[in-house]
Amino acid sequence: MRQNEHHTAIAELFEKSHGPLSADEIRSEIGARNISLATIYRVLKKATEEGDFKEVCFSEGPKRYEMSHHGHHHHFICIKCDRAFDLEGCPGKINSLAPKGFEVQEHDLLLKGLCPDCVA
Amino acid sequence: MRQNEHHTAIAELFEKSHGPLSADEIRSEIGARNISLATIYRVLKKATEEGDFKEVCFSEGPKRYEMSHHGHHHHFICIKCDRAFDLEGCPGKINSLAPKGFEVQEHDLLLKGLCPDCVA
DNA sequence: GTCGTTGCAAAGATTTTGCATTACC
DNA sequence: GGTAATGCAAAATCTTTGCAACGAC
Repeated sequence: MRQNEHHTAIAELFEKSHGPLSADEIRSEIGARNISLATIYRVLKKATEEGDFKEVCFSEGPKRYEMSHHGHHHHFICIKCDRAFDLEGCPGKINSLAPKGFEVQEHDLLLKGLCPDCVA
Repeated sequence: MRQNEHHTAIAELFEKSHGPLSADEIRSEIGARNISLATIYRVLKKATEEGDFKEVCFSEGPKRYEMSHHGHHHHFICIKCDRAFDLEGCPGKINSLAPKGFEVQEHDLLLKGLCPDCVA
């Protein structure tokens, strides 16, 4: 499979996903025998540099990736099952929290708690 | 030095700091010859479990730690010098971003950009 | 045949852990 | 002396990279 096809396959995973995925989750979904982690990281890195994918990092565990064209949004991570979910919306005025002298370029917001499956 | 004293020394570093510090930054401040990284991690882990310190993670680089009793606040990370800074305040209503079914327990907010030193 | 792509294995970076040694009381 | 703490080095986890082999065109 060529890089383009990996890129496409991963993008399709993202479209179906409730939230960002880690390299290992991607490997599981694609099928461990069909692709190596090294290749996944290479595709992710390239696509991230090109602006197609976006890196998301949470306190625990590995980095996750998602499509970058999904508009501004934030994430929820379940402290029990460790899955990440997309959230919609964003309270404005966040960037104004920085004192004078700081030049804010972007912000990340992460909610933590229990997802519906784990609350039950 | 006993664990209590390491704990105290690290707490004093945090008090003087503009923001959370990584294990390596702590080691540099304390003096590399006076403590090993393993010990720092052990002290940090213990204090975090006991609720005295708090772990903060950013997309890039290692985890940082800070005092947990400093009240609710968020962070700014400089994309150039990679230092982390404390911010005051918090736009309310953040937890309401989660859809029904999610049980939010906490949230993190991170601003990224250039710190005053790097803007100049 | 050439050039990009891949897998494997090794290397890196960060954090944790096993174990023998040292320090405290 | 006994218990707790330490340093070192090895292991663990996640990610990147070197290199030789492979595939596409």
